[in-house]
Amino acid sequence: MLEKNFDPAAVEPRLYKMWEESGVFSPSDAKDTFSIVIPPPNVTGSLHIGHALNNTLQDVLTRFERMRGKAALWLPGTDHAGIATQMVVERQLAASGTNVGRRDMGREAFVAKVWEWKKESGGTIVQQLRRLGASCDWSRERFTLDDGLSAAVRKVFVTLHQQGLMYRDKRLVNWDPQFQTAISDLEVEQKEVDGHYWHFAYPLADGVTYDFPVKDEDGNDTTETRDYIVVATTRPETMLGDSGVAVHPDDERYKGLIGKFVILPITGRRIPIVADEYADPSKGSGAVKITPAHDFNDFQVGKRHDLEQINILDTQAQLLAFDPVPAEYRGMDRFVARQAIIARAEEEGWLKQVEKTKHMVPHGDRSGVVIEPFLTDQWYVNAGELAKEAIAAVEDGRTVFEPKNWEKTYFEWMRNIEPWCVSRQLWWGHRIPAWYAEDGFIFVAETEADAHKQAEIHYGKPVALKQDEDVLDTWFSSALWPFSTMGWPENTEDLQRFYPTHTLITGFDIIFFWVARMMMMGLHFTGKAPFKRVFINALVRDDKGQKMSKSKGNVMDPLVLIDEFGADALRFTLTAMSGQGRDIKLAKPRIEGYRNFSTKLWNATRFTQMNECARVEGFDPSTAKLTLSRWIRGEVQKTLAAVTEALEACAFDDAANALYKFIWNVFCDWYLELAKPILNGDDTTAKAEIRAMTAWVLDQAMILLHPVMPFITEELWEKTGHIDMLISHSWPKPDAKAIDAEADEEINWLIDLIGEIRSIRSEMNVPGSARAPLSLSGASEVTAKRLNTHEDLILFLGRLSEVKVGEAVAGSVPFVAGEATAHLAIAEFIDLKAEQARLAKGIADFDKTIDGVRRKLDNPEFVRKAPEEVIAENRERLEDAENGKAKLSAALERLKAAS
RNA sequence: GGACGCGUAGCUCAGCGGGAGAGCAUUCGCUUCACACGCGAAGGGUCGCAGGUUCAAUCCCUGCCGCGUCCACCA
Repeated sequence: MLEKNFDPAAVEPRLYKMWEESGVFSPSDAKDTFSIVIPPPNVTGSLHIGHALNNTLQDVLTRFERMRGKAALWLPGTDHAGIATQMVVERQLAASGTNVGRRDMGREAFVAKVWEWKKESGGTIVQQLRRLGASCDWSRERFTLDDGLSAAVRKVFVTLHQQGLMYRDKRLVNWDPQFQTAISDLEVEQKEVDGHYWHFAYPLADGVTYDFPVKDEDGNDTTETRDYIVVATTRPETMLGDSGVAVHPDDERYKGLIGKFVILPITGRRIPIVADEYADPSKGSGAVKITPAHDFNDFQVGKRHDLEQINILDTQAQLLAFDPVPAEYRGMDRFVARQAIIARAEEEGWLKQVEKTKHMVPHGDRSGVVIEPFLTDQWYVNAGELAKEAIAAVEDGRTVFEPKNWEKTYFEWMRNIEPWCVSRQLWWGHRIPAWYAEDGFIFVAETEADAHKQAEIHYGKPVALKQDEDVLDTWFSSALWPFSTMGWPENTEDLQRFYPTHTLITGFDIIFFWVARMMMMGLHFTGKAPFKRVFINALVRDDKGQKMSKSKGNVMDPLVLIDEFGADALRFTLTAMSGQGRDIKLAKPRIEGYRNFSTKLWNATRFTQMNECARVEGFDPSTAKLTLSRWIRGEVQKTLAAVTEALEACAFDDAANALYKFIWNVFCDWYLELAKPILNGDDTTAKAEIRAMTAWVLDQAMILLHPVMPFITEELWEKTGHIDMLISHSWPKPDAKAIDAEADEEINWLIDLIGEIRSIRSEMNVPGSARAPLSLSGASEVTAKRLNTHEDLILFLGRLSEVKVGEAVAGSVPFVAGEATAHLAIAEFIDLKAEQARLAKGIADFDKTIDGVRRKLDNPEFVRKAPEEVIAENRERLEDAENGKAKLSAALERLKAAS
């Protein structure tokens, strides 16, 4: 006999171990395959609620397809997470108090240290995934920096280089002064901050003056003669790198100044005034300073007018310690320099105005510091070229997004894609396979030996080569994940069987970072889109809709929730709330509710045990005779169809809700209740059938629930005497014939009748112990027969003393039961006034329906244009309502006559 | 500035052309022999606002209001 409650903590580890050791997580050798690659969590990570959602959904699908007999592969692994991991280890070094930093250690020692850290602490998240129940094939676990994946990275890099799609270029990049590395556009976050426009007057060179339109004291238009031009800036310190001033070619105010020069304050540099459409006459003074080396727009303007690119910053965003930075600012931090220059401008009188403003400033997503546009040599991927096929694959449906709206986001970004800067000035990552000769010539090769060979051919003799110091963007190796993890570039069996993968489940926040790039690389290197379907899962927020974050203190730790409610309850909650296209507001009571659901299933099983509902080997539910059996078999079939269809379509919430309703509201609330009189009765044939049937239904429930709640179902499966493992049990075959319309109608009639009886008892405050007789007048033959067949059930569930066909007796309460009128004889509990009110309300309700439906049917347009079945349905409704009203009205008349 | 999404019962959400639904919360009643993490019953909604299409609109279209997210940009 089962305990009263399920104790998840006691069984979860044991069951997981059993599954893992049995080898069921590895795909079978079935021909039909189903594969998913995990979005590799950062090796530094620990399981957060977003992971819990994402991996629950992957596991639900994997378990579902595995049970459907496919060779199901869920391939797990972790990402080396360049900056994040390097940060963790650097922080650890700093905290160690040895005062030995990364640079003191040197590259080799530091990287060794990171590997050491990875070995000790890097496995956290994969253990946590096990607690969630994730049925990943751990024997295939990969790491983005392991040998195979590193080889794939080199191969891709070299191939792209040969194809001219990977190149080195000097352009402005987003520079993170804290990590002292370039980062990609995607790693930049625009944040609104309070700032200022400082208006500076740059004096014109060569004694040039012009008339500038102004208002006089009375507000009239006039002009003043100026020997300077005003520019506005949010970044005064960059003026040291100015190499021009731009005005709009059509701006009348400055037309005469085009081609003239200004003398840049402080440096005294003579720089030209150029005409460029970039200058917006409506903004600021209409004239803009141009700093090509420190602003993306200015860089373009500078190129158009051949302006000098003057870099004034070092890699930490301090002003350079040498020319062209004037002596007094050398080595100064950029923000300190800003204040110093403002102070000087004020002092020297060329600060004309200070305007407060809010503006967007780029920040590094990891470091949080202000990003500096910085002129450096970096490696770039020609993403525009690779994007073409990736766009086409989604356009023609080789890959579909679910929900489909996300395709728009994908297209939007792909169609405006910029070259992808893939080099990073870090140490933890895939070192760029490029070697430099002394004269700067570059040899790109998969191995150092190859590079030397190339160099020897090039120079006609061996030369010294130096490998590129940089590593690749973490997302570069992630982009290869679906095929590199399967052994590419070798043509492995896994690659043949499981690539392309079937479904990718991930968050919308990495559509650009990851999904788009996997599409590009997958198509380019394998010729196939890496997945047939991309399911974008929701974002988990707190119960108030706030994004969870440590700083807000509103994070819900999935491991704590698992401890409290069990992994199944958390999984069911996340699945049930995974409606498409909506964020999830996660609240504890909801998880608690689904924990209660698992307890309900547990106790239903307990009940079947107490009633000796043992499985009968070879029992065929289609041979069951009782209406109740035939009905529940149909309900199982409906649930099977609903769950199967929902899971195929990634409609996870529909699947969960269908299961919940079936198990609780159908199986427990009605089937088991209706079965009780039979189980307690003395009809041994019926009892035997119901016992076998109940065991069968329970099995079906456990099978269907297993993908979402694997632990409790596996445990109950074992406790109910199965010797196989549920995880590898087969999914039932749908069979539409299992739905028995006649049984359906009969049981629904029964449910309605009992519902009415209960409702009236409750309304009339009839104590539970009171047994009353029930009679049905106007009953059809069918109804009379049903009444007879189910007498025991009606007596038991309605708490009645007698059920029969007959006329109303004095002191009875009537209600409508199909074509018949039921009379519940509870004279001693009837409050005449209340009863009159009840009947009046019932009549009013019918009237409302009658009015509404009649209005429709009286409308000739409706009768002419509405579909036949809608008209028929309304006619039926009208008839029912009129019959119902007649019954209650008669009862009301009788009541009035009697009183 | 561009794009996407959301406003339905107190809360969280489902429904998305023909009778307003669920869970939680609330109220009432239950030592009913699986389960109080339970059982039974009840109350509660002008389906954001305004137009339009339609025989029919919570559902489709347009506009507005409110909330959220992403992208781009603002010297």
